[in-house]
Amino acid sequence: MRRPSDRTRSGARVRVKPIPEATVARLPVYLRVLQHLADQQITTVSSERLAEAAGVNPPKVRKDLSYLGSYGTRGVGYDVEYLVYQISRELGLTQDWPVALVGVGNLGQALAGYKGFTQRGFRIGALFDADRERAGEQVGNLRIEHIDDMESSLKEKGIAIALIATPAAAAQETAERLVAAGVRSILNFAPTVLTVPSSIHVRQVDLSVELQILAFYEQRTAGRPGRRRGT
Amino acid sequence: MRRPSDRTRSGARVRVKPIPEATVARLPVYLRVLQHLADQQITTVSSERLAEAAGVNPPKVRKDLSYLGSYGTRGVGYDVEYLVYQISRELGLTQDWPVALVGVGNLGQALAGYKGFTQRGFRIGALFDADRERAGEQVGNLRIEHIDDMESSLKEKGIAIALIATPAAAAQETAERLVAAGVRSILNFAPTVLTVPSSIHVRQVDLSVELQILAFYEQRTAGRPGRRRGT
DNA sequence: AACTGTGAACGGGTTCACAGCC
DNA sequence: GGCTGTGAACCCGTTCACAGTT
Repeated sequence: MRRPSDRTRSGARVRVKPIPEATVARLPVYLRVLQHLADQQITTVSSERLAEAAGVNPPKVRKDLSYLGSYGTRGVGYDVEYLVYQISRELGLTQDWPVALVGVGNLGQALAGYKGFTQRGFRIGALFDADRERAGEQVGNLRIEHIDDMESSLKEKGIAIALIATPAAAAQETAERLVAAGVRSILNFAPTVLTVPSSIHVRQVDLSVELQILAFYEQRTAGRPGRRRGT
Repeated sequence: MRRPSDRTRSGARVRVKPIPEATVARLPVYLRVLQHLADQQITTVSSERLAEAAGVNPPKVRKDLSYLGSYGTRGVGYDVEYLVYQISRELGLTQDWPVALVGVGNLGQALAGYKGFTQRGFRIGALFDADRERAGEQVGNLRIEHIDDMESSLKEKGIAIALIATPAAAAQETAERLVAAGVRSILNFAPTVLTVPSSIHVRQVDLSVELQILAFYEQRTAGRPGRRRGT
């Protein structure tokens, strides 16, 4: 069985073909589907069924999974539990990734309480806000800290991933402070492009942009919309 | 000046080259940057400066904008205000798009109060929840309605875009009801793949998936992470 | 017979280089 | 000289067809 990963003489695992970004972005979806199947005591799944549940086509599933290794059985399909383990390992979910949240406003508070994070193994490990009044306030089982204490607090807690839920105007400075505090991955909810060193991973979630994209396609379908603006 | 759009004899605008999806997804970002420039009384911008602010490279900006028409001036750049208008029109933002929100829980409530939507011209026009107890409850200046009233309410209000912020288990049924109520575009925050007719536009915002993608790249950098899980 | 794994063909999107215009 | 507009080259990702395996 040939594998797209192998070991060097020193024993370190070295990936021969890197996993394409597009594939990485789909692995979490496959994982969720597989866990759901496992909950229903389903032990084996074909690329066809997995594709259907993940909203993609079967060849794509096979290609994606082939980047991880030859984990399927021809004529049979994939072992659900084994795949769950392999994908989890690949995504680095076999270890704990505490995340920090900066900006405990409207959206930040919702994110702090979002069940989906804990369900998927992401624990909020620190909350920060720029408002001194709010420092010390309890949210869930965490106390809000002032952003001036961010650097020492994050280093102490060994936090490498952070969410930015500040107003847009504060996001860039927040990002810089996070990077100074050793954070290497940022999920940005503020509607601004962040400029960070190239070694830092940033992903952007822009709620208004999503709606604007939908509006574009909606407009094309030329159905009757709401009233004209300003009337 | 050749244009990628033209008029038929009947006067309807017909696009010769369709705008690539990838470009559509960037137009809202350009628009935001341009509006920001306009606020600072900047009247002209080069592709280089626009690219920098939007986090892309100059040729991409020029290619993207060229799909809309030849709106720049060689040797000078783009007129900020004119571009704002053209992009807004292209995205369909010169009209009002009231949106519905289904699922007024933790996340839903935050979305209902999200300032960014109103700032970008999206007004929440209806709130629905499956919990009968909550029907009638006031959130902001809207009253929560029960989902059983969705169809008549949405049709009456002429709402075509909806946000799903229900638990994952309820999302598919919610989507089906929305489609039955005439909704054509859905922004789904529930962590499930929705199956809808191909004429319906769905965009997915999956918060946990974003974190999992970051975890993947974080793991590669081989820094020391938090403690192992379960210890 | 059923289903995976994958090289090869294909297509959309990005980048490049330069022609075109102010 | 400066900057846009765009065909052409390039690259990544998707799809396809089928060889390989149980």
